[in-house]
Amino acid sequence: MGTKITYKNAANQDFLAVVRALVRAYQDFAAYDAAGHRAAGLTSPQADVLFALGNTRGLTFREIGEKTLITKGTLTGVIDRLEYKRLVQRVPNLTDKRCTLVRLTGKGTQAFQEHFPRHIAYLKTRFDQLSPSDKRTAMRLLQKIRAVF
Amino acid sequence: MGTKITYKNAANQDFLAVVRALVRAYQDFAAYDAAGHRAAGLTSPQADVLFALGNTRGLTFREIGEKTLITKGTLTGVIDRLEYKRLVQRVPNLTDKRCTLVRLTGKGTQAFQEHFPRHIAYLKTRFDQLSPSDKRTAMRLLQKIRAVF
DNA sequence: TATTGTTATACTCTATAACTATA
DNA sequence: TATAGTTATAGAGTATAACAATA
Repeated sequence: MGTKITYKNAANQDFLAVVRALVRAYQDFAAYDAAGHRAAGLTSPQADVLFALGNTRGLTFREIGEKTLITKGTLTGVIDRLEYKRLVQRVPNLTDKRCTLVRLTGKGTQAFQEHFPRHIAYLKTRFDQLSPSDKRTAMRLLQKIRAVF
Repeated sequence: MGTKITYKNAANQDFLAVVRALVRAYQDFAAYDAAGHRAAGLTSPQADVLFALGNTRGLTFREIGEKTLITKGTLTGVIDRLEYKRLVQRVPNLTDKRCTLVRLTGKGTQAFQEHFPRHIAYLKTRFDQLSPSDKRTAMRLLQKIRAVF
């Protein structure tokens, strides 16, 4: 016989297993990722900002906010702490004086060039335990999940 | 011809697409999830704790910490705020006086019984846009990702 | 009037470690 | 000595809104 269609099935909560799997996979990844950044003296949001700024000649707060999903009020604090560490600097924007450009300092560029390849290799050791097919499928499904939100 | 094996392929960074997909899928889910809890006056960690306590007769701090991945120092503050809202209460544990049990109050039980079915339905409207096959595949792949960490 | 970034407020969470009471 | 929870400290992020300078 086929699957029994009952009220219970209509209220099927099997999707909760997907939710749990998503949350746990992300949490374990995020802990591993944050540990890698922390070893370089960076928090995850700080690393996100440096990553956004790498290979650019400077971005405005609005642009950084769009890339990192950090809201402007919070971003001021994150940039303050990166500036305190001499990894970025605020640069006045001449064409639109409302905007401030943020760009990597020499030290920030060096940190970006040293830390990020190392960090990517650090992540790669784990993700490369998945087969190419698994990676393709995972990416496809994760994009589908994202699309429903 | 088959795939060319080069140094560049050996340093293949295709896995970064999986990382990005995982992060974005989770971030979008988490924002949606948190908005649902916030509408009920709860932060995500607070909701996690209520969810852990639901349908139990009380759990110790250690048990709640294991279920929610919240460390004990943080958990004291989370429980404080839930207790202030009269959703949980601390109950002395007679058998081992080092432990404190935390359990839902009547108000907390009511919040659990009202909020959680509503929240699950709220999540279900999104996840049920995925086919049963996509959900199974997503769960399988997310578990594989988790397994490498 | 709208936009950009800053500032202020209040809250929440994290990590870490010292500390108290109990086992 | 080990464990459970509390407290203290310092740092970090979030949400929200008012604000000044600029467009």
